[in-house]
Amino acid sequence: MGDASGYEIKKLLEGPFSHIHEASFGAIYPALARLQEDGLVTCEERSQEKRPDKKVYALTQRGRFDLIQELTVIPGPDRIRSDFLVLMLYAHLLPPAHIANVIETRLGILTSLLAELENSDTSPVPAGEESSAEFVRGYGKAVLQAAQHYIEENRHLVEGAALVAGGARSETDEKKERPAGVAAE
Amino acid sequence: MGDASGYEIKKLLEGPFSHIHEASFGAIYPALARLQEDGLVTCEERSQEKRPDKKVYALTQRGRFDLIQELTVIPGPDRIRSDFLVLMLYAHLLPPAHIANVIETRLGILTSLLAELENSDTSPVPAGEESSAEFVRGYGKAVLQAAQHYIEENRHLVEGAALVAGGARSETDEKKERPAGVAAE
DNA sequence: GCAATCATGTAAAACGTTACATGATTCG
DNA sequence: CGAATCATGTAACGTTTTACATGATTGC
Repeated sequence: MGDASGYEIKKLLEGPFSHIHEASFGAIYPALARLQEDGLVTCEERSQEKRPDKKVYALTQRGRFDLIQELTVIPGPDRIRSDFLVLMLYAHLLPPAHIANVIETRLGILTSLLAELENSDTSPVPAGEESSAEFVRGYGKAVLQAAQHYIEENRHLVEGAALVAGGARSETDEKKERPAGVAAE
Repeated sequence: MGDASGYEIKKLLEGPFSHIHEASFGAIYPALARLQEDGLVTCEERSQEKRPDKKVYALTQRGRFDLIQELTVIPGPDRIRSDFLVLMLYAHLLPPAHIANVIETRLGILTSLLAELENSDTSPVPAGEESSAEFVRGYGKAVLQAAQHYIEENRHLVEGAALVAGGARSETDEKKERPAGVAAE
C-alpha cells in the first residue's frame, strides 16, 4: 500500500489496521531486514531535520510477486485472543465495581479505535486500492460498532451478577476504581 | 467452568469459544501438566469403554484464587490476526474469481461458527455462571453476524472487477485453492 | 522538568505451532 | 476400506514479546 518505514508500519497496525493484525517492533524490524536480504524490498535512507533518520522500504517486483503467491492461500478463521472476553466469562467471580471499570475501559478502547478508522477515511490511498481499503475499513467499523452496541445493551448481564449473590457491595477495589455506571437497576 | 480434559478444552476453543481464544494441543497438554505440578489443578484419570482413557482436570482452591488474581488485570485491546482481512486489503491484486471463492468460504466459516454458538445455548452451564456465559455467547453472535451482514452487502467492493468482466459467476468454485496466482488481467 | 513522540535496532526468553507417535472405534 | 473422532503426549522449530540501548524534539 505504498512505501513505509518500520515505525510507520507499527503506527498503522496500532491505529486503522488494529482490527486486522498486530506486530511489535521486535517482529517488524528483523522482518524488514530479512525481506531486504531476500531482495523483496528496497530500502532508502532518509535524513530528516529535527527528527531521527528513517529507512523507507518499498516492495520490489519480486516482492510483489511473492506477496501475491502468499495471498492465494485461502484464509482460515481469524485467530483471536480476547483477554476481555476471558475475563467476562468469569465476571461472576469478580467484584461488580471492577467489572464496571473494565466495561468502561473497553468502551473507551472501542471508541478510540472507531475514531481512528473514521480519521483514516480521509487519508490518501494509492489508486486502484480505494475499494479494497474501503471494504476493510468498513468491516472494522461494522464489527467494532456491533461490539460497542452489544456491550452497552448487555452490560447488566455481567455487572449484575454479584448483586444477586451478595447482600453487601464491597468497595475493596485495590486498583484505581472509577465507577461511573453502576447505578442503573 | 467445570471439570474438563485437554481434549475437551480444545473442542470448546474450536467451537463455542472460538471467538474468545485459541490454543493447540501442544499448548494445552503441557499447560495442564504445569498447572498440576503447581497444585492449581487436580487430575482424575477416567477409564472409558470403547474410548481411550481420559484425564479430567479440576481447579483447586489455590487454582481458583490464582485465576482471580490474573483476572484483576484490566485487559487491553483484543489481539487479532485476520489472514482474511489482509487478503482483502490486496483484493485488487488477485483474480476476481479467487476473491469470490474466498468470500464464499468465509461466509461458510461464519455460518458454522454461528451455528455452534446457537447449539451451545442449550448446553448446561454451572449455576451462577449463566449470565456471564450468555453475555459472552451473545457478544460472539453480535460480532459474527455483523461481519456476515457486512460481507454480504459489501462484497461487490472487492469483487468489483468481476462485475466489470461480465455476469458469468460460476458456482462450481470448490473450497479448494486453484494455484492460478499469476493469472493475467 | 518530565513525559511522550519519533526512530531503529538487538538479544534473551517466552511462547506457540507443527509434526510425529500411538491406537481403538465409528461412520460412510 | 479409508477417514474421522476420541485421546494424550513430546520435541523441534519458528515466531514474538519484552526489555534494553540510544538520543533529539515537542508538548504540558
